[in-house]
Amino acid sequence: MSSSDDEVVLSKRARPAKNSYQESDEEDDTPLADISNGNLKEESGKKRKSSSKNSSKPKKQKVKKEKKEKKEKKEKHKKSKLKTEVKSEASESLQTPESSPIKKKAEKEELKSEKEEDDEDDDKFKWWEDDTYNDTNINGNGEKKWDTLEHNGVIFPPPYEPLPSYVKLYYDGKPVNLPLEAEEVAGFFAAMLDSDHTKNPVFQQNFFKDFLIVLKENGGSNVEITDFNRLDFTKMFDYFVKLREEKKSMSREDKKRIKEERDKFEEPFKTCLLNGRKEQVGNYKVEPPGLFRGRGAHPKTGRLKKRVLPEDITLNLGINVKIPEPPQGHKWGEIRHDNTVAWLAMWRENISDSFKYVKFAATSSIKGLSDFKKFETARNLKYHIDAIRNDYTKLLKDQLMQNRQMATATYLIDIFALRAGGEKGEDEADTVGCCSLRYEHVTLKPPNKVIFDFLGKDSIRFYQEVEVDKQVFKNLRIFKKSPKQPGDDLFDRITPSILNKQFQTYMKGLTAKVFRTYNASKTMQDQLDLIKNEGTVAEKVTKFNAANRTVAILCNHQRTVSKTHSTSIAKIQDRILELKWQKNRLKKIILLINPDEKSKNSKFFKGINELNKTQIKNVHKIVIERMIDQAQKKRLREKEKESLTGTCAFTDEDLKKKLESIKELQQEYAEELASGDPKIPKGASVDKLKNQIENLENRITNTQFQLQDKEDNSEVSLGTSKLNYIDPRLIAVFSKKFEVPIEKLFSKTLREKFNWAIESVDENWRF
DNA sequence: ATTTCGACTTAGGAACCACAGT
DNA sequence: ACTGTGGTTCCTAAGTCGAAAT
Repeated sequence: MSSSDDEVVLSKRARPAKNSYQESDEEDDTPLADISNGNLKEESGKKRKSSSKNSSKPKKQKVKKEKKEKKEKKEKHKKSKLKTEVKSEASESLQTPESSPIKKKAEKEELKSEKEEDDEDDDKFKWWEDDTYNDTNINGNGEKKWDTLEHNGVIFPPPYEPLPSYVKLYYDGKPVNLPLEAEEVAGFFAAMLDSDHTKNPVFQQNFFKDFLIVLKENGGSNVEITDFNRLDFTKMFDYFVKLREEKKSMSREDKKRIKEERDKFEEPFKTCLLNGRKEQVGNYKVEPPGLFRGRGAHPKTGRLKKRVLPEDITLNLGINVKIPEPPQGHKWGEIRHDNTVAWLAMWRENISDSFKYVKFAATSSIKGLSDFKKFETARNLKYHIDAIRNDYTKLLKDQLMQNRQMATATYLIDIFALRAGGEKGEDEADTVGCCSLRYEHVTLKPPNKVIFDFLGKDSIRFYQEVEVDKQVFKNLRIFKKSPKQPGDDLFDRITPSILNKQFQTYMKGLTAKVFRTYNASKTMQDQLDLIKNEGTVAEKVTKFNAANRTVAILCNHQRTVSKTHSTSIAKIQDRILELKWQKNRLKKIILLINPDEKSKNSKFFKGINELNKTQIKNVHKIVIERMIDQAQKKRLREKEKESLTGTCAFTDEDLKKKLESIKELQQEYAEELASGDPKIPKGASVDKLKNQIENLENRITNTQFQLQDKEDNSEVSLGTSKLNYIDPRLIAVFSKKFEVPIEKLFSKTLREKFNWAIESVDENWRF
């Protein structure tokens, strides 16, 4: 969604401003003295004020420049900490995860597990069957993530390919001669001229600023460029479109050959050697340069994302392994041997000055194990959730403001699956989570209705009108009480880190995000429990998807409705109408053949006139148009064949005849519409017709079902919860118990990622 | 105590691909 | 055989959270 869209949404939003109803607090919601602190929080009210007007945000004006120096200092420290300590750390720590990892099959492994010698290399290593992964510290909870690591570095994007000299950027209609570096940047913009990014003024201006910088740095151009709006990228755009098309229309063989060559080249980068075993690497390609596509109203959207050079890259690998060759004429930025981390390479990115990592693939043992641990932690929450809910319910009335806020926030995180919501900077999109909710994001409707309306992660809107616990309602009212006003934090005495610290007192590893995982998986299990083991596989899959959907809705996983959505819905509706028309028409024919049928089974003929004349007329039109269209297309195809082979199965003459017969049919339909009675086709019999009708009825229900599903799914994204939140063992169990092939529930990559779950789980497993 | 950093998970959209329906 | 279409994979942005730095 473009930023201008966001603005629309924002302005549409209800601005609570002043709540009309009067506060009539009873004991429970008397405002609380802030015992906690002697109000060092006084200034919290000013925090974000900004929004638009009166800002003067003094807040975190930290001097950004000094960063560089710090950085350098730190590198030194890092170096020294390497391997020596690893050994010692390794042996201690390790409390082992709560419920012991999958033990099944452990016996069988006994013989070979000793030292886990042989089974490497055959790239089917099953960490979940390996005892050493249960209670040793290989990628354990301690520091050490690996013993040895060897890889071939990373793939860099191809160098810039200059435009042919006849393709230019224009300014005031004049061709501009650009230095290559600037041409590349202009090309980034031109190439995406058909996306809405390039229509966003923030994107345009950010791009333009960086473009001018690059232009100046590289000697400028023949034309003085000062105004973005006088630039014309269309010639460049057209050229890119042409390139795209050429690529698309390449012959099948050429495409295949190119793909094979590429695969061969990439092969060495796709895998690495982790503890002597071959493992997949995830993103082995360095991100190419381009224009930053921030989501939502990101202040930096459109900025130039610079090309990453080998000199920018830090490689991480084992101490005694071969260091991959850097590209010709280049050197690696740094070589590290840090086995406390799980990345192979890293670089600093210039938009927000943060790191990008080359990591293992989701199928790797390292990722698999940490995924497994994530779910075990979430699963462990079931033993504590009652106590936690009990406590926060009580603490909702606590005298200490901080405790009340903590309890209220926990309630929101637990019940509505909100994210923690850390502070964000001025140079990022304004999005919030629980702890960063502001006055204007929550509207209160007595007695206990709350409307949440804010932009969450990825600027996805969270809008819910809900009823909440009485005391939660009272608390929210207190948190909004004057002098608070729009722009102020609701939860001004807590942060995610305070919350998380509290959570840890209940359970090791418990943080705000664990609630999302727990509630998602718990919901999935409950939903799956409701499904009866009956019907076809397809039906069970549909029900499974419906369960998946409730989870996605819980987590607010959305997707923007596709541009073609409404037309494709309309198409399906048309098809349903057409099927109904056919069905009713056949019924009418039955009655024409044998009027007695009606008294025999009046129910059967009940909806026979469900379509009105306009609808029928419309169906007629669609049917006729489609026939004409098909005939003409057929002729076109044959024409081509004719020009090649000289023979032709469908001549212009044939087409003409065909069109005439369609005309006749059209005429018939018109008469039928007037009289209400169709013509009886030759050879029709009541039995045959009934058969056809049954067929149609099936198709109608199927299509209607399909339509419903599509509608329901149009703005819900099921994938995210399946990938990140639903314990895959739940799905594996469902597959087994309900005899639904796992292929119907997990795509190939998901099956690989969750192989540990699929292979280890037994039918009675519960989350 | 608070802020920043570093490493990792979570997220939606674009690009790509396989396949059903004509 | 062709072509939309929907599902899958790729891409990388945007979160979370513990630890280090101040």
